[in-house]
This record gives sequence, C-alpha cells and structure tokens, in this order.
Amino acid sequence: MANRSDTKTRILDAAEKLFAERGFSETSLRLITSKAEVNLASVNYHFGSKKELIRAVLARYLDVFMPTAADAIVAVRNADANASLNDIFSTLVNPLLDLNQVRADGTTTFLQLLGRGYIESQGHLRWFITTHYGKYLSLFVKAVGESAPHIPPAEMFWRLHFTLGTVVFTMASADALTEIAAADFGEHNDIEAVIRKVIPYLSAGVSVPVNKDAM
Amino acid sequence: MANRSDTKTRILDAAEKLFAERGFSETSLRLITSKAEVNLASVNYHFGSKKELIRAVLARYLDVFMPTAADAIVAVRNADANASLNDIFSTLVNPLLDLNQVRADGTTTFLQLLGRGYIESQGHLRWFITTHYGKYLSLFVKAVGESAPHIPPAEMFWRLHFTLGTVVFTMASADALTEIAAADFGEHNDIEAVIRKVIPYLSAGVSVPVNKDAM
DNA sequence: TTCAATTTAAAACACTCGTTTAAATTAAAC
DNA sequence: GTTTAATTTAAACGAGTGTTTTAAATTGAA
Repeated sequence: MANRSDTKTRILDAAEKLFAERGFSETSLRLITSKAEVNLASVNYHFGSKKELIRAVLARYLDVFMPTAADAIVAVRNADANASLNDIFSTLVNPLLDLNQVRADGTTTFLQLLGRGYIESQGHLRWFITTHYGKYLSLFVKAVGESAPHIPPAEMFWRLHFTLGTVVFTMASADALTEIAAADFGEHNDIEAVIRKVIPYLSAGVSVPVNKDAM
Repeated sequence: MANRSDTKTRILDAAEKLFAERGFSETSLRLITSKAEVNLASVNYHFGSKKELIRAVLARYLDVFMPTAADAIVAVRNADANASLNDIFSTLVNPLLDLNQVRADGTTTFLQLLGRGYIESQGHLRWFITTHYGKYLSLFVKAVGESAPHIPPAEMFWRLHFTLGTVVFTMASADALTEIAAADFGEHNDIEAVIRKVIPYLSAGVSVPVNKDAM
C-alpha cells in the first residue's frame, strides 16, 4: 500500500507535534518517522534534509497566520486610526485561535514552534522567516510603533524584542506553566487564557514612558 | 607538565564561555577541552559527567550572586518598607554588575548561562537551581509580591514567568541585539545599558492592573 | 499489458557524541 | 630515594545522528 493518506503529510503532522514538544535538535528523524509510521529515508526523499523539513513545518502555519493577521491589523487601523497598543496586540488573538481550525491544537503548536524556532537554530530559521515573511513583520512593527508614538524607534526596537522573549518563552513552556498553575492555584487555563493574560503585560511594558535618567 | 594553573579551573573557564555563547547541548566536551588545552578525559575525571560540569559552571556564579542579591533586597526593604517594584528590580543591578569583578564579562556570561539553563534541559538544571537556591528565589518572589499587593498571587505567578522569559531571552541574545542596535540606530549599549532598559519594561508589565473582563 | 516514473524499503555510511579503560606521568609521603 | 597516590594521556567503546545508496515494490500513463 502506497500513498496512504500522503506520506508527506504524515511526516509533517508527526514532526510538528514532536518539534513543539521537545525542540528541533532534540527530535531525531528516526523518532519522527516511527511516530508517522513511514520509512526513515522518506524524509530526505520528500524534504531533502531535516532543515528543510523544519522550514516546511513552520511554513504550513506561517502561510495561514501571517496574511490573516496582517489583514486583521489593517482592518482595525482602518476602523480606528488611533487604535491603542492593546487593540493592536488583541487583534492577533483571533488569527491565532483560528489555527485551531486548521489542525487540532494548532494555536499551541504554532506558538511553541515559533518559540523553539527563535530559541534554537541561530541562522537558517531566522533567515527563512525574515526573508519569506518580512513584509508582514514590517507591517506589525509599523502598527505598533504608530500606536506608541512617544517611544523612540531605538527604544521600541528593544522593547519589541523584550516582547518577543516574553511570548516565545511563555509559549515554549506553556504546558508546564499551565500544569503548575492548576496545581498551585486551582486555575485551569487553556491557551486562549494565557494569551489574554500576556497581552496587558506586553502593552504596559512596551508603552511605559522612557525614563531619560536611565538612558 | 601537569597542573599548570589548575586543570579544573581551565575547564570551568572554557566551558562557561562556550556554554554562554552556544548553549549546553551544542557545546561538545571535545570543544571545551581543546579550548582549555586539557585532555578530553579530564572532564569526566574532575567532574564525573557533562551534566555535573554544567551544574558546576552555574554554581560558581549562583554562589556569589544569590547571597549578595538577597542581602541587597533585604537592605532596601529595611530602608523603605514601601519600596516600589522598580526599586526591587533595580536592587538587582549592582549584584549583577559585581560579577564583572569575579571574572571578565561575568555579568553577561552569568545572565546568558541562566537563560540557556532555563531554555534547555527540561529537568536537571531546574531541579538543581530550585533545590540549591530555592530559599533565595522565595525571598525574591515574596519581595516582588509585597511590592505589588494589588496583583493576586495566581496572576503574579504568570507575570513573573513572563518576566523570566523576557530576561532570559534578552540575555541569551544580548550580543546579537546589541550589534543590530548599533548598526541600525547607532546605539552602543553595554550589558548595564540593556539591564537598565529592561527594568522599567518589567516593572510596568508586572504591576499593570488586572483587567477583570479578561479573566 | 507494458513500460517508465515515483515511492517505499532495508541497509550501510560517515560522523559526532559522552564515557570508559589502561598505561604513562607527575606530585606527595615516608 | 623509594613507594604510593593523584593526575594526565591516548585510544577505544558503544550508542546515536543525518544522510546516501541500492534494490524492490507500486503507481499511472502509453
């Protein structure tokens, strides 16, 4: 029996789950192919290399998320030219949650993959994302900057990277944190609850007035 | 020639530099021992295993930083019982910068190691830090909590992890970010400048009032 | 049905890793 | 100065990695 439900898709589905859980370099091709119930060599046949598989896994999400997120931001700014930072960040919630309709647990998986991607792999993934999705990133940066015009560009550069760190780290360990929160505080959060917790934190940090003494 | 300036120290010095730069699992013992100009087997002879070497590298910093940081926080709270969140965070700056006197580039190295430690290695490092330095961590959490009494404990749990993510991610990529900032904005930041930039961001995020609608 | 292209399969390749072994060397104790 | 313990050395081990190769099976079109 060949091509039962597409070997390529079976590999991608197994790989994204394992990559999100354990990171890229900690996930071997042998583990992926055994979970996907396909032959080891089929990864190199269909994708060329492990690096290209990683990029394919991320592209499957980015190709969906980036355009819808960009559309949402454009729409919000057309409706309200003075949209707040909180509005801009909140705009991303729905495009993120929509990923759950693309695939089960899509939102969590995507955010964890993004986190792993920025934490690991110095080169090829950063390059892949910025060259393939750079125009969307520029749009996001522009929207945030214009919603907090009292922050100079250089300061905003740092704060957006602080923000990236917050999101990436939180999402990469979201499962563990949710478990601890449930055990210690009886809270039962899903990924949407965590997203809605982090947004006010980010908005406050990004827009806090710059202290000239500390520069 | 044996024992030229202590093999153990040579290993620790080479290891901490490489670990901070490339992460733990990306740094092989062969690379460490070649940089340290010692024999490969000496790592296992002096430290037992790579895991124990990693812990020894971190302990050398934590043993210095944790007590002085705790003392500083106790002192600030004795001087001003209503110390603000910004005060608490700022109190950590000097203990951090003092690490530059322990070793060249000590502050950056320590923060990057801490970042790598929390990002990588699911188990043994988290366990090592919480069991060996738990009392200091509790003191920090208590001080922060009491400086922002309007934030419920469960919410504070999440915000402190957001904060951890910001710090860890920023420090792990501090070198790259500083370079970009210099190229794009003509800013020339050292590690102290980055620390002083991040503190107001963190204080604002941690202390922003909780929006009941979003819970 | 035949034939060529695609896909799967099993095995081996070449390499890196942390660790261990056993001999050689050095430093310390008597 | 001899003996004893600590340290350093070189070599090998065993397990794991991504990738390539070779051949077999399967597919779709002629």
